[in-house]
Amino acid sequence: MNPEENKPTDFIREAVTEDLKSGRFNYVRTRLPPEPNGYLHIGHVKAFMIDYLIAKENNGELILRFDDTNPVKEETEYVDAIEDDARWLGIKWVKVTYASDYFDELYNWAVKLVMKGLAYVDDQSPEEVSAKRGTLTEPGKNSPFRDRDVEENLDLLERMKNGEFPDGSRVLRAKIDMAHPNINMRDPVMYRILHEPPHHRTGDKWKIYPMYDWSHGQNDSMEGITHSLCSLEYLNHRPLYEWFLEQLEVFKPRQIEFARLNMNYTVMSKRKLLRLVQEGRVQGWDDPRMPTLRAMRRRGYTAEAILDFNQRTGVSKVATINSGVMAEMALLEACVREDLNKRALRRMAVLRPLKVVIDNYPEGQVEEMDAVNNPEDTSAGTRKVPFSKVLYIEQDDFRETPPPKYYRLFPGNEVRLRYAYFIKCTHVVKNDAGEVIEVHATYDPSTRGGDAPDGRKVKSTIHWVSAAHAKEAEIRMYDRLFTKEDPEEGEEGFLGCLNPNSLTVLTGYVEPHLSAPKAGDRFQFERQGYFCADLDTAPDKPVFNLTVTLKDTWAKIEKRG
RNA sequence: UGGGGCGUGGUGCAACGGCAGCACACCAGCCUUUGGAGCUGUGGAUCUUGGUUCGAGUCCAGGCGCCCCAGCCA
Repeated sequence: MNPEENKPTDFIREAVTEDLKSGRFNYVRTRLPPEPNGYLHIGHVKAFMIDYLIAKENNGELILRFDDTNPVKEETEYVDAIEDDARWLGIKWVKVTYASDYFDELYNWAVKLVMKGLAYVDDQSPEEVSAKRGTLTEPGKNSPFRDRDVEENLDLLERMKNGEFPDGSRVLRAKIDMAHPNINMRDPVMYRILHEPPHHRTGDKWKIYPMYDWSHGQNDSMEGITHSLCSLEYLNHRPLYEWFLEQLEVFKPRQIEFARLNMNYTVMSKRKLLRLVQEGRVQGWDDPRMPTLRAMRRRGYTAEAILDFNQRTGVSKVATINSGVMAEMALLEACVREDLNKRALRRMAVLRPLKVVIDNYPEGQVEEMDAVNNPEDTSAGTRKVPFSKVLYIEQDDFRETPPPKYYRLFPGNEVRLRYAYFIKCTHVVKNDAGEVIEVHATYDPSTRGGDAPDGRKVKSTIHWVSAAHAKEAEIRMYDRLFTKEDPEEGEEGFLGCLNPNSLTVLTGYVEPHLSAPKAGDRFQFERQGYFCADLDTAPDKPVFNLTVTLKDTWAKIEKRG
């Protein structure tokens, strides 16, 4: 295939190409501007990859710049985690910077605007500022302090910086237009006073901190960023972004906005994710049910699958919800399945065990059966799996009275035990409650390996483990965190539709080759799904996380009835 | 409501005035020592009304719908 034809194109890439062609810029430099106030989630991947790939495709550079303008919310802990997650995705940057690196220079730029008569110190209270901003339909009112002279503004700004005034007593505002139809242009705040807490990098040096709008574009300019790519909610801020750079008479990057990525059955807002953690609804930021990269990693997702998902969801300006699109979890799952299908070793594990006794199999005999490690990859080779008289099979693979189209094990039916023998169910043993606790069967010695010399066929192949050789394992089954496609919608809020069954902990039996996994090892448990050894796995107790189930055609048939 | 953005199958993206296509999902079938994987096929979309044009998803005008903005958050 011609790689040229395959190259992804979208309105941003077209604009960048056009800017290079027209000479607006003669190089490409993008920036990744995470705020270190939470962990990265699947929605961030889109912005990260757009910034990274567009720089890369144009032989340009990417700068990782932490947007740390608000010490109240930001912590170093998050900086390290964000870098780690971004590296895991394969993103490379030329350097790491911080908005706080530019606090001095930015302050000088503010002084410049004050001297041009384009910024002023406002002594109004936050409430007054808010009240006079106007509404969507009514213009705002000028502050009584709007026309202070330059000298007074300079003096006051200097004293704000020196910490002479309490929090909230004054702000520096750009002098634009209180009647502007775009509310962002109604004399936006540039600096606010904040004595506490100390900034994670600058400590207590600063008593004033810049607002996003005052910091971001100016930092872009200082770093020579050509394309400042951001999500759709900043569209309304672009006039302000451009106004500052215009008045400052400095290098002007181009801001381009795109739709954010939301996903059904989960939430992306950092505030909401933080609540899930703080209220103990999940066990932490890396709880495998979370949409954070750390959680998905722990759950067994590969970076390749996530990148593939990102590529398949594309780039656009469509905003149907929350300034973006709502992608389907099903697509993400299809991406991991596709990736793991090619690379995961197959193993047999019984999640909900049911004992099977093969009455005509010699007591004490053990055979080593040859099993294929990965039918999609012959280089993965084969392994030996022990077989004996007493086995465990999946409870789901036996029915005393089978429903229509069920062709697994039931009294009188013959099935194949994968890589072993045909067995036929003869009778069952029940407990006092009437539950089947033991299934009895006979095997056909001539079917060793799984084929009958007489050519007879069985409709079903089921997996098993030898009871005497099995290892007990903890298996954590995950389901979607929320029961509604859009948990944010509706009266009761996102906490009102948490899925009570999002985690089910099982004690199952796994084959010997699964008895000592390393955390992070991924396998396909045959006929069930992809699993990943958890961080909690220990030498004496393997722990596995369900990454994603296999497609389950039978479950679909049964559900339909 | 003022301003801005956006409307293509269920979802996400293509089609750059010339036969509306791809992926996932869905449905049917084939195959199968994973009811996995793979393969084949079916159904289903241009918000609406007018206009321009030989020809409109694409251009123009009106309408409708959805998203974003009234933090000293980013």
